Amino acid sequence: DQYILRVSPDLEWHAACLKCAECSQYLDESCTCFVRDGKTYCKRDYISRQLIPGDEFALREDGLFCRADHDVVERATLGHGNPLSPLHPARPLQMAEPICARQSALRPHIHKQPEKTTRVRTVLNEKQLHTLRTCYNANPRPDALMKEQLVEMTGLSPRVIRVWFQNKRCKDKKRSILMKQLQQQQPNDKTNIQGMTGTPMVAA
Amino acid sequence: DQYILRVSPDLEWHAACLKCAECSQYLDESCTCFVRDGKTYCKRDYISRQLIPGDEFALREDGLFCRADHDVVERATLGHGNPLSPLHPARPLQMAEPICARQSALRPHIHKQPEKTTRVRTVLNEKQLHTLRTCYNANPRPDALMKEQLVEMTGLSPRVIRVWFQNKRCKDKKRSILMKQLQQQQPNDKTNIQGMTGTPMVAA
DNA sequence: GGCTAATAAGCTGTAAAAAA
DNA sequence: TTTTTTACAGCTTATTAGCC
Repeated sequence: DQYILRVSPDLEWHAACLKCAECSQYLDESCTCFVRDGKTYCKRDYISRQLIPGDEFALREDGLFCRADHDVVERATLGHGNPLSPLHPARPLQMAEPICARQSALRPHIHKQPEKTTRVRTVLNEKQLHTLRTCYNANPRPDALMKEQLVEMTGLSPRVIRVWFQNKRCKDKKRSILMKQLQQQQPNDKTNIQGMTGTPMVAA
Repeated sequence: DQYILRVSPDLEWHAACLKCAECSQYLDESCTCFVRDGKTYCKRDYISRQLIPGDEFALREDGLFCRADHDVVERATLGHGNPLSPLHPARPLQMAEPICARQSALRPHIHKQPEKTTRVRTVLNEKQLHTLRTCYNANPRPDALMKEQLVEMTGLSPRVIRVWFQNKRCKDKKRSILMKQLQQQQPNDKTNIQGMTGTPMVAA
């Protein structure tokens, strides 16, 4: 999908390209995007870069979260009774730009920062593939809960999981159709058929 | 100032009108606005309404914050090492709408009534479906107490339970009518009828 | 170049909403 | 409540494009 995320009035991103520079999680309108030195961060990593261990920080009465040097890091979203203290007077705000709306689909856009329109291709490692294949062999059509567990086990996104199963089913189906055709044509030539399957595992 | 805040694609607010229904603080693009039952909340109050004391809640590895019943409350913005635990598998996301950009100044506005086009579709997993079907077969019209038990067993909301039974009864009725029609046309061809049950529903 | 992850178009089943 | 309508999650299939 071709959503556009407006990070600031003059900076727009492809939804598929806007990630945290630290943890690579995708950023969307459900979270806040912080910008610093041309890089984008999720709040967690932005803050962790801001806060030096040993720093004092505080939740001010007006609900702003500060460092010892009094820069405001973020509007506090912590609950009442948060133990952070003491209260500091703060210097002028330096809020990073929050992320903005999904404007519209299919709007032409250019990344004004790292010039890349390349498609992101996930490379699955052996362990992840093994997990997915094992699950697939047991059940090629896992329900949402099952997929959710796979997300946790593999560390992949739900989308990647879904697409992998889609492709796998399709691939398997094609292969089994091809196999049938070959068997009909040459019902006795097993060598040929084995040579055909570059990969094992036919299932179904 | 006449800023417009877009809470969701179809919901815009005067900046001067958009406050948390609980604590009355103004909400703007520096924070996340949550919508529920037509009211707007700041994150703190939205969460505090969601979390019942004694609930278990958790920060999942993928950065989503969950309740014991596995509803995702928000994308977690808590720091690493947060003591919340344990990790839960989560049901499909039900993210509240985040607040979005200051669109432009001096735009005419009307407060549209919230939650117009954002329909959240629950996806039931196999276990939940099994529970519901078993109950349905025993009694397609469960009373309130029965439904209450289903709520506990499935972790679904009462509303979802009710709607599921409504739809299921209707679906079954349609199917049985169709079956009768088919039987009248071909009173002796049982094979055909059995084959029919697997095929899609009438639609129009 | 082969394999396959990602995208996209079109379709299906059904949860949710609206109407009756 | 029942019935109809709407909208969305996830499917299939074909195509495109990134790594090895």
